[in-house]
Amino acid sequence: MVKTRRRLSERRPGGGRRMTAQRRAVLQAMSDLGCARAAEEIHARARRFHSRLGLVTVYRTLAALTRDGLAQGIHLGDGRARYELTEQGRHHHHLVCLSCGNVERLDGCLVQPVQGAARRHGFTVTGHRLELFGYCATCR
Amino acid sequence: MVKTRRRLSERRPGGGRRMTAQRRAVLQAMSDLGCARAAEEIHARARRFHSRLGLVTVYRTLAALTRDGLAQGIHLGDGRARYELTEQGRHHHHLVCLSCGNVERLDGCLVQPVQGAARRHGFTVTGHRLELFGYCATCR
DNA sequence: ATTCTTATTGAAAATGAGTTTCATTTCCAC
DNA sequence: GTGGAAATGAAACTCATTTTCAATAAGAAT
Repeated sequence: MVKTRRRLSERRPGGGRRMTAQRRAVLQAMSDLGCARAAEEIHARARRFHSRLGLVTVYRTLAALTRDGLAQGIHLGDGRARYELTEQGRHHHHLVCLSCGNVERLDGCLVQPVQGAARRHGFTVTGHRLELFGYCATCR
Repeated sequence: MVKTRRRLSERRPGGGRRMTAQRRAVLQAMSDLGCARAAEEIHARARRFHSRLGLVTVYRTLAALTRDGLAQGIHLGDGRARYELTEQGRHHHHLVCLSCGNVERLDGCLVQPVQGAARRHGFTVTGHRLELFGYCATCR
């Protein structure tokens, strides 16, 4: 991800974090929901575990998890970011249906050759994001 | 007297659109600036050719060009979309520097094998977007 | 356990990219 | 030319996400 909108007290990953009931609720919700969910969805689900949880806290928790490398945001261009937990070693991409907007996951990574091309440009690749757009089996 | 004017519904790429000084300015600006520019940048540049051009008109023109397939928006997750003209047959990806935020273009497309994997999922791929994040030659 | 420090929280207000409204202007088919 | 649809600019609006700020609560130190 490119730089977030503005400064926010730089904190070192994992340092000085407190495990609160709210954070547990957000983590549980994300784990239950799986891949690529909007903040509102995560909020609604997390309220099952902590009914007074505010949406603001969900956003803050998502930001903290992202900073610590435990979650990532996916930006498809519809104005609402999707978030998911980063499962180490389970790298995947997304199949975005242009008809129903549903997001399926596509396991595995076939982007290695592209990374080679980037290196030849003098660019050090640390990550990538691939989204495939089209029509899912039901919408087709 | 029966009107034989073209209706909105039968609009096709490039057809039924009026070529105004404002649109010419936006097109010229996008052509000059090249790949992946923010609406504000395009606006500033286009004002060289049409000083009273409003930012709203830039957004509307970008939307029209996108609808007609002449331009596309790129969403990197920093809250500001980038826009570029789609040069037919010149498909490319983007190298996004995490340090300076600069976007370089990477010509060619090496995503074919991934598309095959998607088809095996019953998904009809009509397009994709690949962004590689890392550090450019100067920032590294 | 009680106190202390400071991260975390929720509510409300702010932000900012992008969109809509509306009165006015301009293009262009006739 | 002329008339009506399309395009324009300014201002108001939308809405996801952020910031502010006073109150709360983790977790370390006592």
